[in-house]
Amino acid sequence: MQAVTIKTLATTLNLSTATVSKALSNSYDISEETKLRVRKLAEELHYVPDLYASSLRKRKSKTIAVVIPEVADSFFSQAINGIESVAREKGYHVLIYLTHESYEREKAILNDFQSGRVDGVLISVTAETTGAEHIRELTDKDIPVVFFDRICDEIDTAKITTNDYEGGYIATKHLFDCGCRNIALLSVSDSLSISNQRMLGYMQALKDCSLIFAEDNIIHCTQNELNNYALLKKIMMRENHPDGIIATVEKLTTTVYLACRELGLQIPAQVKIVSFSNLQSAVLLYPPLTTVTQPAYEMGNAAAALLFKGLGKKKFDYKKESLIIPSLLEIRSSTAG
Amino acid sequence: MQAVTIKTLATTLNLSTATVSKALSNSYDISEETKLRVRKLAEELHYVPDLYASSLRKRKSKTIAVVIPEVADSFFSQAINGIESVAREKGYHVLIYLTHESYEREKAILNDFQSGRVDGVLISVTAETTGAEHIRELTDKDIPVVFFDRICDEIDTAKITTNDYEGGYIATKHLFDCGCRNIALLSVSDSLSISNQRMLGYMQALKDCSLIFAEDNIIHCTQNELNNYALLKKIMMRENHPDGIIATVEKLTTTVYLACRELGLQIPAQVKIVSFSNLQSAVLLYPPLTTVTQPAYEMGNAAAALLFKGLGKKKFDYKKESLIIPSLLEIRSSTAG
DNA sequence: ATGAAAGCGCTAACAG
DNA sequence: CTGTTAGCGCTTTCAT
Repeated sequence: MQAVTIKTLATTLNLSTATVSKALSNSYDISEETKLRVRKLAEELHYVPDLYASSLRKRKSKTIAVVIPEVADSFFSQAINGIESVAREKGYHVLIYLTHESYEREKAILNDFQSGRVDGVLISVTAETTGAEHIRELTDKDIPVVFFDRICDEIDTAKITTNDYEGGYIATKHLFDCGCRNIALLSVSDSLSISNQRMLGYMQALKDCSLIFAEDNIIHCTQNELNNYALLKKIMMRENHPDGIIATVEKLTTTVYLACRELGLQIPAQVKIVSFSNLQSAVLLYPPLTTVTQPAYEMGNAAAALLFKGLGKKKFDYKKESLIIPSLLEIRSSTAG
Repeated sequence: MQAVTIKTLATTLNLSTATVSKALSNSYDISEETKLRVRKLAEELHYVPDLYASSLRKRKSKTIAVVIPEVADSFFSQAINGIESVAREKGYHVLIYLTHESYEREKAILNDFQSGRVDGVLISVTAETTGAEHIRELTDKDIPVVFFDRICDEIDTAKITTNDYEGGYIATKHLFDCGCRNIALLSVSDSLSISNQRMLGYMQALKDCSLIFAEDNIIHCTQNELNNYALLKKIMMRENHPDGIIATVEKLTTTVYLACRELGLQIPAQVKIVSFSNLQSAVLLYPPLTTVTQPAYEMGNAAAALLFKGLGKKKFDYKKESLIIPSLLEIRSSTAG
């Protein structure tokens, strides 16, 4: 079966391909009558324009890339939801790339975009991303990049974040108010923007509460779940174990809960726990988990909307459009006084 | 800044674009020496081939589409993980489309693929999909379609599923073994393949356990969470309320748990619950949830691998490559005897 | 082993 | 208002 192209339409209607093309794009200098004839036939023959021909010619693809560490994570899956919904509305297509927290992989993925494969990029960097050259190479080629959640400070472009500093502060303050005096923070990276901000908020709160900051209350977790589990158990077995724990990423929640359960430590009686998490099931956990809930959907939505806003314009100053959408502390039993 | 194309390479190396193109694709009739020179320069200049030009010429795009109802669902997000990992390995790109369980949306999305935008499609249909014309239009144009999880019987192509019938059977049998004699099934659709299979398994198990099938023990839930919540509460307030519940989709778990909690019904003492679910946090719920866990990652992986296997070949009989990957009953406290 | 030329399907400039 | 022409960047005969 031969595909139906503009040429098919043109010849059967005794028009030139140019006219058909213009008619389809609803150009002003085509008569209404012709437009109707063209559209009618196109409809009948199920004409669908060839995206690749059109992209090659117009040098844009109506496609954006979303680059994230994981998809099986409620923050990112909700964010994708937000992104897809705007994309659909604007007629854009969404390519998905997972870095699995690998910097190398992130670089390889972004390198692909140099070809003009996508009109823009939404990215949340890995926990291992230390440089920003791979991103600068894109912005240098005028491929717009919008960060969401996990950003790179070095790059001067739009960033959609949540108030991580305040989140860290509030979580800590909340634990203090519930009676904790020995609060640990679980971190996954030293380079990650969100980790740092949350930690800074934590430290400030400690200070404001006149608590002493102890270096070994910052627990450096890794990507390896078993290691984290062992590490946590070791820490919780100390006679002076923390009486409050802040998990700065969602995936550590399970680990903490299980470690405490294994050791017979009661939550919240002996340890209270707050997680930065978007788990829908937080309320169903035992005990229900106090969370700092990020506006995941909204962040994805805002990032995509911003990207598209700029894609229309000739010159658009992305830097000026950064946005901070606040998180919400949702208090549940895991921190009950 | 001007993009670096094959022409750039050709002129600086005093070669023709044809030679460069062949060198880059490692053609047999180019000398090793030339290949090396070309590759070296390409590397230096960060040459990335223009996907659109190449796709237009070759009539294939190294891109596949994944069409699913939701992404904020652990089954689908794990499946995407499985898909992306094969895609990456094979050098394919992954476009993501969410139907949000809307048949209309699904049709609109698939219609777009007629243009040859993607080389193949992986799909899990909506709960509302009743026809299959939109899918047949693709297969008729030789755009391969592989179903995973939620299939359409009408279309004769590859299908990667799990043993839903057995899942329904085993879940029911398990509840019976735990003492339940009045088992309800929560369903979201009558047309959905997985719902039907699970229900058939349920009915067979009832029969084998000499339990009477009661029409009103099939609870028809909707996409509206509040309605479901109200419906469940109404049912659980009946004096003869079910003593066992099977949730055939993950999202109903929260609803059931909350409804029981609200009514003060003890799980598992007064009601036992099994969910078809891939929730990582099942073990952390209160009480820990017995699940029929689907091999989500593996199914995505298998579906993608199969698609790619066929994309290489001239003639490939997708129908013959269907695969059923078994689910696993994971027994936890929500069904404790 | 290399190159010239044609063309994938579409759109933009320019004529008429 | 419509048509002619050229070309986006790449691949593929077919010559040489």
